Amino acid sequence: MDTLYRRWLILKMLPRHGSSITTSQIAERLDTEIDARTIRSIQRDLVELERHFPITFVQEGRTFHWCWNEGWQFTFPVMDLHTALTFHLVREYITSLLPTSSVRFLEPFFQNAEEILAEYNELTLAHWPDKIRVVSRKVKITQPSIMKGVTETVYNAVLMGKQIKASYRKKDDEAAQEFSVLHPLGLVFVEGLIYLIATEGNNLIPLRFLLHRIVEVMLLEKSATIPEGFTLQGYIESGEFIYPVMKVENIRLKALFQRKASAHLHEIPITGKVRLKEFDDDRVLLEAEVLVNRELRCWLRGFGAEVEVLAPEGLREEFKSTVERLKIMYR
Amino acid sequence: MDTLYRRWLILKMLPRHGSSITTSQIAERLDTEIDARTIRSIQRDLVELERHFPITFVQEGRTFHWCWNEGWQFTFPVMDLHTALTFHLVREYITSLLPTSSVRFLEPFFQNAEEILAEYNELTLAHWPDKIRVVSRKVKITQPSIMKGVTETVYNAVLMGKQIKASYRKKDDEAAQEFSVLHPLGLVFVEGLIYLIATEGNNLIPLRFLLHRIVEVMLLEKSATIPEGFTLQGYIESGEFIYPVMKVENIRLKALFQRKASAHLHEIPITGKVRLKEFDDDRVLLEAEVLVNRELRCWLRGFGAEVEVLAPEGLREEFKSTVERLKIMYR
DNA sequence: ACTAATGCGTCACAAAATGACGGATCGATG
DNA sequence: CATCGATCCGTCATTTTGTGACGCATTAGT
Repeated sequence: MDTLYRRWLILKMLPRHGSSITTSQIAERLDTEIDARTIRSIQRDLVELERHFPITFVQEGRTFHWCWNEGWQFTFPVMDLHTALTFHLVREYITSLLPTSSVRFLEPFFQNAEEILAEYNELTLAHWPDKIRVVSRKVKITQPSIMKGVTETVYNAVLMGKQIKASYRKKDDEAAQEFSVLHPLGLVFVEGLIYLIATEGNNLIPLRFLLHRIVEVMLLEKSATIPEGFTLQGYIESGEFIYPVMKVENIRLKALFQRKASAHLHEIPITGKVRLKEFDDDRVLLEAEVLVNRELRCWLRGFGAEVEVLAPEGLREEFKSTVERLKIMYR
Repeated sequence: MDTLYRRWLILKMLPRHGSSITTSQIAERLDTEIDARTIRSIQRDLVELERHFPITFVQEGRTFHWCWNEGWQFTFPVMDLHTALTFHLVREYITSLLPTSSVRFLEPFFQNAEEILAEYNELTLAHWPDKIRVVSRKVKITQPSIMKGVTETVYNAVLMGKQIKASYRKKDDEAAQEFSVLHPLGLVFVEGLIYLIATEGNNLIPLRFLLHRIVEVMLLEKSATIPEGFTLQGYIESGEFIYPVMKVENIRLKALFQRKASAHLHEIPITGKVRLKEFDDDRVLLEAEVLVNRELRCWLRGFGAEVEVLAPEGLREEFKSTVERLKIMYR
């Protein structure tokens, strides 16, 4: 029985397509586990495993480099219908939120899920794709594409704390600019965009780089230096970021909605504490503790004339003046 | 070597905690695969497998019911750092988009990912949680919670095409109403809400039920009847749904943005075909082929006075009249 | 009380895994 | 170009493991 377990461990050690492991590396790592056999046995194991599992090797000189076939993904326990369905839904949502280069890592899981759903479909003739739909409220956006290899390198640099060298296009139509030493500080994900926060050379001011504008990137040997006292959270909150969090304190929002608009409020509270009061004139008063930020403004403005902001006074004034400017604009 | 493969197949057959399989069922299903042994062997296999794998059995009389332990999830190949990181990001995004009862199915995967990330953290002291952040533009929403078991039952009913019996609260504060025969037609996911579309009794008009308002639900034996010609896609598009898709045809949108607002346009095109033209007066003209729907309106209105809609004429008129109404409102 | 289904212990035999050894191949080195 | 080390592969005797058959024990259902 040791044999089965050892082979299981070997399967666990095999990396996915792209990386690889040699027989002697397996032997070495197996020694640290409870279990050990001759290298010969491991060679035999791999040949045997190849018969039943989607694994292959690449021969380099005299050495074999083993890995899983591309795109394969087993899960134990095997995905049941609900899990597969959830993966299907996640895929629908996530492709517009995360860049393709990230979603790619989940592709095998999605494939796996689709297979299970397809199999179920065949078995029962239920044809579920006709029965389940995701409706998105958002304007469909298409993802800017990130150069191959950039995501991996930048991820690695951030995670391992290494310096990088990169060429970066500040605007889509501009020529790329060379940054020979960047110290990565962190990554920020905003609606399908990835920002790399980094300092350049000895300059301590953090800069922002969009990953899809990075033309080329190279991992350097040297470790990155993080400016004293820097935290990513602090940086985001400091308002340096694209959507500055203006004030962190809560305000007491009062807004009057048309009843037809208020359907959404009933169903999606803004935060935990929300009070709704209905009036006879088909309007609904919302009271809530919220953060005033760009998102809130966008959300409220999105209702157009279906909402009237009553309080706080400052926000009402802001909306008033926006209307004034709009009035002039559309005159 | 057949042994390892057979045991692998057995592991594949074991369902996750909640369901279960007996020794004889395994033997039966194993017969359909290429491989067959005595039941005695399978009994021995399971005992052996139990030594190394997180599986257990529940004894019921003389029969053993086997399944995987709760919460366990293996993946082959084992998740690498990038995949684990992607799962981490997906979790951050998805919990506000899908109801908890659905996300629960992915929990083991997320756990798995977190473990790998934690392990990596320990190994390298990189402390990645300080280096990667997801910033959401949206107003934070809290999920309405769905009663335990409701999701599963409704999913099953939809997928297997079975009738259900349910009690439903039309409004949060109202008493529940009994629906003794519902024919499920489909599920629609909208921003963290799940709608069940179903007909009641012999009535052919589809009704909408919010899953989190379903107090109790029971699967019935009888098959559901789907009204002739009904398709979920058609139903959604017909405008019967919460956000009617007003017109399906594309229009040619022209809008003038303030430069500071236009930063977002540069980065997130609305659809494939987008043209941007910059002017000297710090304004940017956007031209694009888009669908006019509620989402587009919300999105445009969200920019407040930072955008002027130029074309099509109809949309411009609409914005004009909205401004008129706002003007009166804030007077 | 009987029967069928299921699990378990044991034993002899069959099948496999193992370690040791030597030969073959290939890249690196000087 | 000879040499060395690393690696893989074939083979064989030995050890370990897996297997089927059989009988007994236990339990649910009739």
